[in-house]
Amino acid sequence: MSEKSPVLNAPVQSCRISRPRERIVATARDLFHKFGIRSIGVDTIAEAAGTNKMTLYRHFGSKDDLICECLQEVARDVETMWGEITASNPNDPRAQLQEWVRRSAECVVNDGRGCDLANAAVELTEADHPARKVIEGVKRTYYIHLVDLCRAVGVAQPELLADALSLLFEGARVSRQSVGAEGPSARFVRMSEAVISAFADRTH
Amino acid sequence: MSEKSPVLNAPVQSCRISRPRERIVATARDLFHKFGIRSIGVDTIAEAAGTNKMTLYRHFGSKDDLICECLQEVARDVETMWGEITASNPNDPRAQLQEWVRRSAECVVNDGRGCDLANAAVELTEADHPARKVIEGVKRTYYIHLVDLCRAVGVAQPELLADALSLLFEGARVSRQSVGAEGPSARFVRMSEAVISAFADRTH
DNA sequence: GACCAGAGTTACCGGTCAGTAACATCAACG
DNA sequence: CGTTGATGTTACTGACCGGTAACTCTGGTC
Repeated sequence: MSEKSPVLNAPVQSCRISRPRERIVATARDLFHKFGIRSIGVDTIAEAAGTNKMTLYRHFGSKDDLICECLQEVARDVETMWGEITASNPNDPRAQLQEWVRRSAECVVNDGRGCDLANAAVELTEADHPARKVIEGVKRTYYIHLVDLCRAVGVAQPELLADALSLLFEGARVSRQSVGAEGPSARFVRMSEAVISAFADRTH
Repeated sequence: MSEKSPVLNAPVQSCRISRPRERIVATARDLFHKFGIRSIGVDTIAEAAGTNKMTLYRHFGSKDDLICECLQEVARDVETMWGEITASNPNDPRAQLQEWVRRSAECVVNDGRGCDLANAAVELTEADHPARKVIEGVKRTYYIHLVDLCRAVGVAQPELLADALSLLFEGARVSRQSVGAEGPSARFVRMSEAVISAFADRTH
């Protein structure tokens, strides 16, 4: 079960690999994603992360803290993705938007559960839950990224296109979760491209 | 607190009003909707319904049973809504589709929490949970209704339009829940109409 | 070797939750 | 009046869950 760094104990030791804290967050993200936040107890997380509850509580003041940390890591991943999209086709916003569609579709098909942030918003109904600020913040910056990209493409109504695309994406993820993979979410790419070209036609 | 039928105890008595069972389902639907399924215990439901846990368990074998009953009532409401849409503008599918957009937008604006079925799918992650069949069934018939309506309107690709509209709607509800009322969901009507006219333009 | 911070172990607390048992009440109906 | 069926009441079980206390262990540093 336990990895005791079987080889190479001499020089790499200074850079500690797989610290409990990182394993806890990674495990929590995985379990929260698969089974929901409220279904998973801290004991389960700690055990699955190969550690124990006390260590978990030494790093995170509460389960809510851990939840927020997980969502913030999601936020970082999202930011990384936008960087990769920009870097994928420099100075070609149209291709970048296609790359966004491709990645989003990949996300819809490969992942039966929806967006972690949206799911958290469903599960954490307390109006003052600390996670709500994180969720709102990430979704907001995500939308700004998408608007910027649509504007760079040069459509007449970049905000409206970004609205439509983000709702299509959000809807596809939640639809796949309710109806299954053969439902409307299966045509996400075609719909997105149809909407994009519809908006593009109106400008040129 | 308790209503003891203060007046009119003579003739209406035979038709029992507000039976515990109905109050339980109505209360459960309300509380599940507002606070989520997992946050609400059976005790809370029973008390809020003006009854007690034992009576609840005499009518429903388990909490999961009650959940399914609630979702099935949602299904009945949805079916009623489709009937009303059809009756609202007989023989005018285009107006019926606009009525659908209007009602859906109303739903998005007035209701901070999303669709009960989609939310239930998020919360109940067990693959074999009895509620999942209900959810899938309702969403499927809903989609069929929408496809039929789009076909009646006479667009070239009714399935794709129905896909797009249902995803926009689904996305709007979940987006409003995560980002708030000022996010992309605020432009749901404009987006829907834009998509509808884009699909309609391609046919004529 | 002394020290110390991080991590593991065990046990516990208080609360909540789904579900049940046993008994009391009450209204309708014959 | 007596029966019956639905409901109310109270108390309970067993499991789980978030969080804490106290102690031990270990690996690195000076």
